[in-house]
Amino acid sequence: MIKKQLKDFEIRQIADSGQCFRMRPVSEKEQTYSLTAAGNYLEISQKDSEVIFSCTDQEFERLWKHYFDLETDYSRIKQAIDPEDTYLQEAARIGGGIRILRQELWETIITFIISQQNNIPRIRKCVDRLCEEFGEERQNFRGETYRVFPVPEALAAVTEETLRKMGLGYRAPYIVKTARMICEGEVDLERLPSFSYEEAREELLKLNGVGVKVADCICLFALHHIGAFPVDTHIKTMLKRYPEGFPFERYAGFAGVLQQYAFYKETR
DNA sequence: TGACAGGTACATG
DNA sequence: CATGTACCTGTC
Repeated sequence: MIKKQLKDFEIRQIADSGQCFRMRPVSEKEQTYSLTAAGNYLEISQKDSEVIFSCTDQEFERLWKHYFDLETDYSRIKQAIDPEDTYLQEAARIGGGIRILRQELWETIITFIISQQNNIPRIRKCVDRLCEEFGEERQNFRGETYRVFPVPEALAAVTEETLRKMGLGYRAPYIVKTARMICEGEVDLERLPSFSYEEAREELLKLNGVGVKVADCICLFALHHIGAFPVDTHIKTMLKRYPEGFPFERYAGFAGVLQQYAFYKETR
């Protein structure tokens, strides 16, 4: 257990931000959230700016600090927002505790393939089923079992019919094909982190079931290209508020963070 | 009842 | 290149 004082950080907002689908309240109290990332289980609870992580200092430094992007100063990003832009100001006020996570690439690819034309509760259910069915079982610090996200080989070995029966719908063949492409090395995930945003996006578009929107989500939520700006139905309605056009030039290089604030506001 | 949910693949002009 | 359409499923 370690305790940190953090600003521009609200675990509830992060859990509800729609960038991750396996972060959930541990109990009804909703003050403590659990998640797994890179095979590790974490519980995190927050009261005001005091945040408690259920891990050693070593694990925090090695993994979670980076995962939650705690070395980035989000107040600087907020300060860059046009003071006249009441919409973005409001969005940043409401969702200002969101961090852009550095999620595992493979898991992000699959969860955002599942996310298309889908709602968050069902996305969560689908992801949970995949983990339950094909993910390796482990034990957390309490001795309770949890499951990690299935490895590519596990999903490459599954049939489309199996996934359809599990409620994945028409995304079932996308998942199987994408898993196989990755296992066969058609797209090399090891190399992607060293790519530029444009290169990574182009490479991800080769995957079956990955279009421009999902590719941008993967770039933003796994590869941390915070200039990526995924445009979905909610963001389209948000963009309509800017008849002159959204000022992308002003926010070049970090527009993805603002996209998250706006998404959070629009889905509230 | 039908629209909608963090879209994509595929066919066509 | 741009537009149109089918597609699983649960929820309101």
